[in-house]
Amino acid sequence: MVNIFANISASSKCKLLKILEANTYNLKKNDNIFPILKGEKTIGIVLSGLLQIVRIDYNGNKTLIEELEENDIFGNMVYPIPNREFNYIVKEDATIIIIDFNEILFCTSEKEYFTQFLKNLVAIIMQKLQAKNERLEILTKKTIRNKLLEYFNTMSKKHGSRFVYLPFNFSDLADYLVIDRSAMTREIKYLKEEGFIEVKGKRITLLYDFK
Amino acid sequence: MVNIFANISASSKCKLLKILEANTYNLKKNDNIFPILKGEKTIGIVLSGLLQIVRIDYNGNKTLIEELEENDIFGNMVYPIPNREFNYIVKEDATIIIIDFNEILFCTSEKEYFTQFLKNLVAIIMQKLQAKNERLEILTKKTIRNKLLEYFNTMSKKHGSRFVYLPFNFSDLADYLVIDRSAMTREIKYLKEEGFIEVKGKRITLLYDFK
DNA sequence: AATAATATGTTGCATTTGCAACATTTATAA
DNA sequence: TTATAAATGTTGCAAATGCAACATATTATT
Repeated sequence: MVNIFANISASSKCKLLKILEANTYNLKKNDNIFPILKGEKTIGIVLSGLLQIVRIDYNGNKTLIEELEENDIFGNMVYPIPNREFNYIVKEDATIIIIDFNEILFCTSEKEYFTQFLKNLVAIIMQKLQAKNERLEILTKKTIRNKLLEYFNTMSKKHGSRFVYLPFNFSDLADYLVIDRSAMTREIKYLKEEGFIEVKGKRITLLYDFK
Repeated sequence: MVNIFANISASSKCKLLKILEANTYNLKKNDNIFPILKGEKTIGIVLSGLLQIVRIDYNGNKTLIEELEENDIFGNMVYPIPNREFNYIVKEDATIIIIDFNEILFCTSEKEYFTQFLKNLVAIIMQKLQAKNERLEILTKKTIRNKLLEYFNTMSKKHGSRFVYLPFNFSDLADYLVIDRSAMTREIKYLKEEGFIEVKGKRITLLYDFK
């Protein structure tokens, strides 16, 4: 993933953060960062560490919305209307910066490092957009089988191989596809029986023509 | 929606398009723009007119993925891996520009209009990202009822009113929510009977506490 | 105004899926 | 190693949903 400060020198980075009135925060594991995200138009950038965005519904059930790693961006511009349902959890000590989005849009600096920052930002958001599109593409499939196959196809195309290595366990995969875990296991069994796939731990082999 | 050329003068716009080696295309209704989108990293910007992105599955069923209006962006960076399933349809005579994405990322111009272009681009992509997130938020709801309520809530919060005006007909709403139309009608009937909503044409009134 | 086309409403029924409950396996910690 | 927790596999059953077929209403076209 692109670094938000790629091709920006350390000294320029300092100036940039000052211009944009960016606030840097060092977060300890289990901190709650919600209070930091005041305005509706703030974006956060993860410089290091690991955060999670989770939703806790009225039943108290947690759902992992997304994991935020180094260089990820987040905030109310990136996630919908702020409400109590969303929580940001610090999983590993992290450093983040918070910027008022309007500071970016209305910044009149013509310094090279500001332009570079914008280009980096564009690249990062584009990547995020693509990831969202992939997930949407999957979720617009109606059956469990089609969701699974769409997921496998995407992964397989991405790496240009008929071997798909799951980046998470089957429980989390079910969450990602928004389907019941046991129903998913059942469908995977059928796919195996019908000779579509082969499963060995987290490695799935596509036996059909996946191109 | 933000105009990609907002705060850029006509003459600067010309120079900008030259610098980025942008190609302008005037499209007639029913043109197929697929051949224009050669590279994997090109983005298109709709200057005027109306396009549709549709998927045609192996059964020949069309699904509307998105409508692209003035100032919308599209392209393989914005939509997943290019494959035969996607089609771009020109619904109304349109003017679009196509830019190689790398021309943007590696452009070294420090002109004010280039910086402004980047800022506009950031704003547009952010908006798109938010729209995607909203849809994802809806599609991660498991039942028809919850999808509907999530949709109504989002719309209602967006306009700060308990009245929701559907931007499309019920058929298309069902498509958007990825549910069967008749099943949706049934659920809406239940919601009416249980006193959650009131429906009058395309105006839906939320009778519960939607805050 | 008459006709055609499209959108909406309704219902029975088959299928899919979620849910719950439990067995078994694998990973983690004491 | 043993104990404990977490992940995975299995199954019956109820509930939700899609599908098909049709009726009615609304909108567009001639």
